[in-house]
Amino acid sequence: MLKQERHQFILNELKQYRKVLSTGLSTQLSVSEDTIRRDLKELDVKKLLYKVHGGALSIDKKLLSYNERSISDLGKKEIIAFKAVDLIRDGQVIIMSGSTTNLALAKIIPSSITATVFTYSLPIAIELSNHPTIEVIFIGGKLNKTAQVTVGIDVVNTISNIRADLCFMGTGGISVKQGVTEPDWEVAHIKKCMVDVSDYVVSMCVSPKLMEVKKFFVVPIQGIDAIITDLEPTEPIFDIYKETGLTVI
Amino acid sequence: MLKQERHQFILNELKQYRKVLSTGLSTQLSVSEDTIRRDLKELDVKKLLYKVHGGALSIDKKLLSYNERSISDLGKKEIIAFKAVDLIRDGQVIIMSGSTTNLALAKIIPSSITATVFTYSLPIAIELSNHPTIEVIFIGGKLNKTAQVTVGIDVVNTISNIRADLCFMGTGGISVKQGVTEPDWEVAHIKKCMVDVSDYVVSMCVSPKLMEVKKFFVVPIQGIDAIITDLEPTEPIFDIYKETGLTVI
DNA sequence: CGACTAAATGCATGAGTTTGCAATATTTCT
DNA sequence: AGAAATATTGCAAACTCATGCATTTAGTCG
Repeated sequence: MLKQERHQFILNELKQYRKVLSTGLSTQLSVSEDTIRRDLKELDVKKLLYKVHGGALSIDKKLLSYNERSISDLGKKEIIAFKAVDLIRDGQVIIMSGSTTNLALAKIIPSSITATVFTYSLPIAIELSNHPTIEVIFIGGKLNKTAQVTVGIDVVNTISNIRADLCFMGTGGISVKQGVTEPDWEVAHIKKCMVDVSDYVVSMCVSPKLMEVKKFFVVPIQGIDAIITDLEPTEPIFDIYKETGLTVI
Repeated sequence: MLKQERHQFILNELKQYRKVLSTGLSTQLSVSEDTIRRDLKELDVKKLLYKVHGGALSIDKKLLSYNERSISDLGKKEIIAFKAVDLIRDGQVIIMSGSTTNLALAKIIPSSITATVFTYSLPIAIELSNHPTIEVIFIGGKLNKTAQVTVGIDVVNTISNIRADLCFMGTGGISVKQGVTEPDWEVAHIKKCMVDVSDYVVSMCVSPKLMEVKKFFVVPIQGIDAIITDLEPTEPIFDIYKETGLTVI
C-alpha cells in the first residue's frame, strides 16, 4: 500500500470518526506504528490533521463534540442538530428560523461546508459569524428581545424575496391533523413565509412537541418535507406521520 | 480516550453548564480524579477555564473575537459613552452604527430611558435586548463576520427610509479638512446614509483618531453636529473643530 | 528491461508522556 | 475544632515517541 493511499485512508477515517489511534491504524493498515507516526507527523505539518499523543484528531474541532457527547448524554437538541447537519450540501441557500435547536445546529456546522444562510436570530448569526465559509444574511426588523429574533412586516417582506434550497424550522407544535402550529402569531406568519419560499422544509422537533398543538396555524403537515427529532425514525409514534408522505429522520 | 478529547469535552461541558465538578467528570469520562485535575490545571494555564476547588468555571468568552478589542482602551470608550448617554431624550429615534464605542454606550443606557434604536450591529442589538424599554430595530443585510455588522445595499436601503432624531456614529477618522473618513468603502457609504436621515449626528471618537484620515470619504466636517471624545472639550486641539461650528463634548 | 537513487519502512533503543495509586497536605463545611 | 472532601506530590507501570540504522520499495533514467 502506497503512502498516499494510507494518508487518504487516515483522512477518511478522521472525517468519519473525528479521531484515529496510532495503534488502530497500524493494525488496520498492517504497517508499523512508526510508519503511522511518520504519516501523522507529515499530515500534521500539512495542517490536514492535529496530531496528539496516541493518535490524531480532525482539524475540524466543532464536530469533535459529537463523539464526546455520544459517550455520555447527548442532549435532544444536539441529536437533532447532528442529524440535520447531514442534510446540508455545499452551495445551498438555507433559511434558519430562531430556536435553540437551530442554534445547536449552527454550532456544529463543519467548517468545510460552504453555504448561504438567511436567519433572523441574533444568537444564530453570532454563532455563524465564527464560521469561515458560510455567508450570513441577517433578516432585519423589529427585535423581539426575549427570543432575540427580529419579527414583523420587514421580516416577512424580506423572506418573501428569497428562494431557499433548504429550510430548518424550529417547531412550536406539530400534529398530523393540525399540522404545524405556533404559540406566537407573528412567528406563525413568518414561518408560513419561510415554507413558501423553500424547496425543502425540515421541521426540527424535540420529542415532547410531537402531537402538540399551539394556538396559531402555520402549514398543514403536507407543507413540510421532513421532520427531525431526537427519537429513532422507526418508533411507532411516527407511523401516522409517515402515512402522510413525510420523511422522518 | 485521548487527552485532547477529554479537554474538548470539558470545555464543551463548561460552555453548556458554566461549571464542572471534578467528581462528575471523573465518572463521565471514566478516568481518575487525578487525571481530571491535571486536565483542569492544564486548561487553566492555557486560560481556557478557571480552576477552583472541586472543579472549574467557565471563562465567559462569548463574543470574544469582537469584545477582545473593546478591552484594549476600554477607559476611553466608557468616558465617551457616559458623555453620549446624556444626549438621549425620551421618545427619540436613534441610529447607532457598529463600533466598540457604541457597544459601550449600549451597555450603559439607563433603564429609565425610552427610545427606538436602529442598529446594524449584532453585539449592540444583543446588548440592547437586555434593556427593558428600548425598542430595537435591527437593520438586516449581508453579515460582515469580523465586525459582526450587516453591510450592503439592503442596509443602505433600509436606512434611507428612516427618520432619526439622533445618530451615534463610530468614527474611522476625522479631520477638519478631510471631514469624516472610513477605511471601508461599504461602511463609508452606509454612514453617509445615516447622516442624511438624522437630525443630529454625533461622532464618537477616541482621541487617537482625531486628525486621522482614512481612505474613503463619508461627509465633510459640516455634515456632523457634534463630536464626543475622551478628552476635555477645552483642549486646544479642538479649536479648529469649533471654528467650523461643531459642538465638542 | 535492468540498474541506480531516493524515498519509505521496520526495528532497537533510550527518552518522554500519561495515568492511577498512595501518602500527605490543604480547603471547605458544619 | 474536626470531619469530609479535595489537592498536591512522588512514584511506578504502561504506553507512546524520536532517532539512527539496516533493509526494502518505488520511481527514474539510460
